[in-house]
Amino acid sequence: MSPMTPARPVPLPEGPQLGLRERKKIKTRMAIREATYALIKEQGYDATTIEQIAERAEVSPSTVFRYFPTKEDIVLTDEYDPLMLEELRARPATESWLDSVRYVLHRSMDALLAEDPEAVRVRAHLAVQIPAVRARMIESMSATGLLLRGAIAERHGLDADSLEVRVYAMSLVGGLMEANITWAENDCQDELRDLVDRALDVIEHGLPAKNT
Amino acid sequence: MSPMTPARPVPLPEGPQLGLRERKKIKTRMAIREATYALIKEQGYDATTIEQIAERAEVSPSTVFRYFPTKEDIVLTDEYDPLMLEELRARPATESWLDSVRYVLHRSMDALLAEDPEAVRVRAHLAVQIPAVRARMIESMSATGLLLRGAIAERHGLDADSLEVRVYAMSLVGGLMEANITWAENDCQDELRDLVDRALDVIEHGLPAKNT
DNA sequence: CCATGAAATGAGAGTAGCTCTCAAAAGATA
DNA sequence: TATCTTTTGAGAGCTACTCTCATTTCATGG
Repeated sequence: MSPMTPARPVPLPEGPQLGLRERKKIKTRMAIREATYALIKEQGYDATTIEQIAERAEVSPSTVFRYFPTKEDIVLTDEYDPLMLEELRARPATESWLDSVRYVLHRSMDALLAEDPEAVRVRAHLAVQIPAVRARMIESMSATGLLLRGAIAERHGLDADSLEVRVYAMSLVGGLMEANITWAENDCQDELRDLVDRALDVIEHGLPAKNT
Repeated sequence: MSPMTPARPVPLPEGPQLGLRERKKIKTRMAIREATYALIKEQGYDATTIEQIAERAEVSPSTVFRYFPTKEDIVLTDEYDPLMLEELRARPATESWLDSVRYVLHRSMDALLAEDPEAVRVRAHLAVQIPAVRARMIESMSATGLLLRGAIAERHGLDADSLEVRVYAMSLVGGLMEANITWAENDCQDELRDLVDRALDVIEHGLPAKNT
């Protein structure tokens, strides 16, 4: 889900049966992303302009905008929600809903952190520090909520467009997002896994009994 | 809370003991807002430029930006979260938490809809149609969540910065927001009050048993 | 009522994200 | 190789937003 799974460069999907054109596109996309991450690391987000990104990626500014609608999207675009959704749907119907969510989240977090932990952290920090990035990230929350609705409705035998399902999806996604932000604010020192588990507990059972 | 209480022009807080300067400032603020609403009604959001707004409000573009940091803020700024927070804190501790929330939300919705129903609807529609506005609105959600955390922590005897309280606040605010969006997508035909009630039920008890 | 200080305003220049158009370049197809 | 399609680059243009500085407008004490 978006709040938990920010973008990463696609691991070059199947090689040879793709035409030269498609392969080039993927390369360009990655080049732009990598240039962006590098520049942000050197100078910060705001100081990094599209022109600089284009230059380092060796494409024209126009091309940058063709690949990414906004500057924030270069950092954030997430292509994995649909995959997670499938995994969710594939979980046995006997499993409790939130357990399914927990399982799938664990799997994707592990995968992401194993593959490119640096990028995950950079993204998390940007989401905390740069309002525009955070805004865009939260926006993608809505999209994630929309996807989730299908799976939730299926599991619970409800209508995906009913207010109840909508509210439930959004409240789930909001809670998970906050866990992610907390993690970033703490400099990614805690185990994201644990934070997510605690978040799911709160969503399932409400607040715990008093203790400091 | 932000998702439910978009901005409205302040009802000219106390008159005479304010200096001429302060009174002028309030007037300018209102003039800018009203010009904006009028222009948006005539031409839509995107077609309305800051220059036009400035012209109709009879101020310079610089002044517009002095009063509102972004174009979206002209439409959305909400000064009422703190008030609702106080009301929340003032509810008896014996009342269940979500009942308090329900009560305060009811009161502010009634007040807002009574005072300027048109503006509330325009804002709701913009939040659905214009990505930038929605983004900004969702952003303010985080701020609202932050405020809420204090009240929640107080009531439940927990730490306001604990992950649990943070997650709970965000999940509450996310759910309420979705109710508001649903309302706007339905052209504000349903009773917002009812939607909010149903949303709170979902947040409290989870999804209802099967029915279509 | 006037002089002095402080705050608000307007004018203008500048930056950068983003859009659009059009012609040139590169890949696909036969 | 020739043709058709897709992708790219160049450049102009728009607008939100920032900064600076001179001017105006209000506040205050004598």
